[in-house]
Amino acid sequence: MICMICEDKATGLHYGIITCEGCKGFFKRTVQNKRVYTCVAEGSCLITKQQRNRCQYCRFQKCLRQGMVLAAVREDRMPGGRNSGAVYNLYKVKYKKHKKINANNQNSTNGSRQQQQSQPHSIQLPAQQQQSVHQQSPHQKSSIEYAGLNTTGGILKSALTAPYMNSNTTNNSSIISTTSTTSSASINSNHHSSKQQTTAASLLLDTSHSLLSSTPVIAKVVQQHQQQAAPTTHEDHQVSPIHAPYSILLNVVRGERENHLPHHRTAGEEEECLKSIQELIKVDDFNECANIFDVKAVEEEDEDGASSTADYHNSDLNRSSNTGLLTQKWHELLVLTTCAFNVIQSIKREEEEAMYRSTNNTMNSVIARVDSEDETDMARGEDDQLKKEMKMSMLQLIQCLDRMMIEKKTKKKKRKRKKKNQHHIHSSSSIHQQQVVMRKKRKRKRKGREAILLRKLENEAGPLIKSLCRVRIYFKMIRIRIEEYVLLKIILMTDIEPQRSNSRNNNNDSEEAGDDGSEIVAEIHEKYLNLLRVYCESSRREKEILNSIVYIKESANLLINSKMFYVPFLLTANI
Amino acid sequence: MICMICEDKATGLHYGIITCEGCKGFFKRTVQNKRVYTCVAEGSCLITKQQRNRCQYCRFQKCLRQGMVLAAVREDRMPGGRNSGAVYNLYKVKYKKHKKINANNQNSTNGSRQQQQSQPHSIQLPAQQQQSVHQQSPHQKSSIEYAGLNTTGGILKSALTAPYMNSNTTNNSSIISTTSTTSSASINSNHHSSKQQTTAASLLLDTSHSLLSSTPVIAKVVQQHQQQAAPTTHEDHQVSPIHAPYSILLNVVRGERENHLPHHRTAGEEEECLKSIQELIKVDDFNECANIFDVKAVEEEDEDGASSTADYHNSDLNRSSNTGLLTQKWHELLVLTTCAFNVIQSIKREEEEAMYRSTNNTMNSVIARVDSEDETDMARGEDDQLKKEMKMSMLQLIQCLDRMMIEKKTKKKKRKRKKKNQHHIHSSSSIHQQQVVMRKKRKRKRKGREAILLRKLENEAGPLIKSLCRVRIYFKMIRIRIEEYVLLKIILMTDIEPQRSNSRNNNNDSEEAGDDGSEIVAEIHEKYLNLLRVYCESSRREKEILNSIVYIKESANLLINSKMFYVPFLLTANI
DNA sequence: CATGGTCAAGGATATC
DNA sequence: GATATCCTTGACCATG
Repeated sequence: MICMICEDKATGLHYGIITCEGCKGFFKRTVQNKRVYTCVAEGSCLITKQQRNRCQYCRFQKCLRQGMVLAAVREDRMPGGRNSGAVYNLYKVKYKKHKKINANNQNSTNGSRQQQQSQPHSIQLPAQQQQSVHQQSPHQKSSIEYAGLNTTGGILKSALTAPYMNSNTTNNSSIISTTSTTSSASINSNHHSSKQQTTAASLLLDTSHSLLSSTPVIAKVVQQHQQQAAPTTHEDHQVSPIHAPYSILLNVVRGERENHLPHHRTAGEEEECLKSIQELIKVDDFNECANIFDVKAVEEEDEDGASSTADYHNSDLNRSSNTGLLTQKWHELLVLTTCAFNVIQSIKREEEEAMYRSTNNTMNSVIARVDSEDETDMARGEDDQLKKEMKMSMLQLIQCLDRMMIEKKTKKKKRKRKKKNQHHIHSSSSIHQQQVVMRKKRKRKRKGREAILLRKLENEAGPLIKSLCRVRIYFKMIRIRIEEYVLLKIILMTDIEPQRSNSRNNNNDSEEAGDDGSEIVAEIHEKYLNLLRVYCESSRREKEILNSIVYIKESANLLINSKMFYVPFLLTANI
Repeated sequence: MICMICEDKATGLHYGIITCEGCKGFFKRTVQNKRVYTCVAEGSCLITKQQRNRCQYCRFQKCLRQGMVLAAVREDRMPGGRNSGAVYNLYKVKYKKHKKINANNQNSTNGSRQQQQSQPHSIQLPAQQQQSVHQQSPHQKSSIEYAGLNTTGGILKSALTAPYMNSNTTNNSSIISTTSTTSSASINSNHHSSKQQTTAASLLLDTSHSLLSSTPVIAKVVQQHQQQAAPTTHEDHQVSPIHAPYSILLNVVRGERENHLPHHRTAGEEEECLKSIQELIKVDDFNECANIFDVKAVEEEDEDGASSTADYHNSDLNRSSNTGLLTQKWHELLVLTTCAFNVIQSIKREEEEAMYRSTNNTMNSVIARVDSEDETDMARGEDDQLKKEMKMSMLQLIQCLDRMMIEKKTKKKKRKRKKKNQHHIHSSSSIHQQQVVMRKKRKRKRKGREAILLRKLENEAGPLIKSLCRVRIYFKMIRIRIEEYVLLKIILMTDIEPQRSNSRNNNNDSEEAGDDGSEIVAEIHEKYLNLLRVYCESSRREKEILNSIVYIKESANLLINSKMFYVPFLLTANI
């Protein structure tokens, strides 16, 4: 094992990466004592075993760049124990990654150089860059990601492994093209040294503008980071311009890290947590779901492409041929948002009704009943509940489609059909054909028509609806709260893996590979995982919440393949 | 649940008490690696969650003091499985204890302080001492002990609860006076910090000199400890003089613990066990009982008070007015030794006879018959057997007394009477009056005299003899072996409870209270309980052996009150 | 569910 | 004073 910082003999995983004791201690001291370093040179000093003590600034920079996790340095200084939850699993994945690399490179230590030779466009890099390439070569990366995905058991696996798993064969340009179609994206044409560095962070910023109802939440998160960065930046005297943006974001995360201890909660901390969540809820346009996803919005989707964000970005994503590196995530968030909206609304209604019609008696019994439900109960009554939910959902869907057709029959028939064809160009028997069938049979008896449509729906979209219903049932079962939902949204959103290793077609920009700020996203991810933990209080509840990610991802995958992105909208629609 | 060591969040029962994961691991490592710690302060460091890693010595001390069971750390390192037998029952008691304390302190967390206020002689102690008082306050202690005694069903209850239960109202000074009368006791006048610390250990050492036939066994045990301590002590660089003796004993106990596994026996281990037992038997002057307790010895008791250990220590103990906290134990050991001697001798004779007059046939049948007997059989035929045994015992006693009188009538009449008066100054109708009666009637017909003496004996010493006979019958029934006897002896001897909480009259020395080495005795106790378990192989047998303690204690209590300490001797005497 | 094991945290301390 | 080695620690996990 070789230290990822200085190539000294490594002693294991430390703060997220394989390092030696020296770099481990250096990182610990730096973070514990909040040390701030400066580079007397250009901030690109070579870090080797011999030279590692020459420049603290560059050593720490390399620590961060290689992925050492600030949050892993404990605020309470309590020794022992294991990192719980996300951080720990993340470590595991990285460790597997490392072991896999070792296994692959068992025979030849010059593997990286051999690969370099096979890349005619690459130039000779300095030592640490070579190492960087060595550790993140494209082929290794993908195989490792899958290995981690397949072998790492546990609830969090889908939250911690690559969300872009079905886009490994595509290249970076598609992301860039996707983000560049959005309003705020203009980073790509900037100066050489900083553009790749900020790619991932920009990605987050960009997607926060392009992603549906999650937009305000994510934007707020990033905004908070930037606001908090400003006052703390003055502490960094003489930060070189080259590293300024990077340092700001890093400082931010570091500063925010102080708000929550990984282990033991204090009253003040809980208050802070609740405050943060309330702020997120405030900025989350959750209630706008009803309006945005209303049937009326769907009706008007052809009239004004730009005004409907949903359709706008849909078509945007569709233009990038559904293989773009954020499509999956978008669908995931879509599933989460619609399902959670539906469930939280119904829970709210239910509680209001209970409140209205009775005293505490029934209320308590309802809560007690629901609280007593858990996974085992779910497994028992799952089938019945799922069937019931599916039938209800499909009926609702049919009603919704029906109503849509009735109201639209007089106007924009052709445009709509054309649009639908554009969307579902590859599906042999798509929903819009169902709609045709539906319209054909509209004058028959209502009962018979519904039954037929039900069968058709079940045949074509059965798995998808089933999966979506499963998400909804799960949310209902665990009685997800809006606070949990907003946290989950950010956790799901920031649940990404660095993509720099996929840059097979990269040109000279690959010099800066491994420095795209994806650590920041990962740290935000961890931060909100922590917030969730603090909010949940019990680890059981936390796991319940995070468990939903499995169902969400499953649904999102089906949704992507079935190309029926509007189904969730319709399921949420106010009919 | 709060950790009983550091008040951190507890995760359950660990090694006998409710602890956190940290203290659990600390205890495990300490025992597994045979670590020896020293305190740089006075050995009274406060152990809290924040400070628990500051002083390993005091942390481990608190672990032992709070009742963590060394034997629960498995030598074979086999994980999993449930604790069975004695250790498990011990847990139960301690768990009840804990729950009881919680129940008692439910209303006020300041219960200990309130109790302190009710003790006019107590001085204000530092925080950690207050805590110590809190956890071991006299009232709680006694009620808890009794609660454990009353509620914990099972055979081991008397072996696991306070052997000094009828001495809770006395104070420490009586123990000290008892031990200080023995030859080796000069600890009491030593320097301030170590005297209380070593009290219990010294007690063991002292009593090993003062206690009858158990002397060699106990002495050997302690000696073994010291011998084993010597070679290992050099590893403890810079053990402070204050803690040296303590450390030695701890090393010893810990070192010896290696010989036996609590759960899974190996052939080698059993061999080790047998070896240890054989060594104990070798040093136990069991066969000397016959000589020491011989009539001749009794005859000569007035001639040389110092040469007869039995009488010497008897008078010694009697001088401490029978309330001394080792009197009970002494009587217990007396009952055990004499009864076991009697039974084992008779069994030996019986077996030799059986061996002599027959082949394997009868031998096996005898053994089979005896083995099939258990508690239920005892209950059934108890009365008949007991009556028979009592009559035989009393006849023997009379014969013995008779013979004594005959052989002594010509010499030392006065001295003997004087001595007896000195011993039994408070008894209105003592045995020596019987002896007078006996002598008066010696010239009458043998039959008639015996009958009268029998009635007299039954009236005055009936309950005692009955109880002693019960012990003997029990030992006969379970066919106690000498191996089991020597183990039982040590178990009974070391079956003590820390007495510091009773020190209501303590002066400033109470600062050192809670560090008197009684843990060491408890550890030896557990160690030999383990040895017994290993030897017995079946838990049924183990329970049979330990069950005898109930009868022994009952007899000892009667013996103490009747002041007929020599009755057991005479019952064992070779007539 | 109470054992033992794991292994990345923090701490102590000789070394630079 | 910073560094780096070695050791202790403890939350989590596997086990029976």
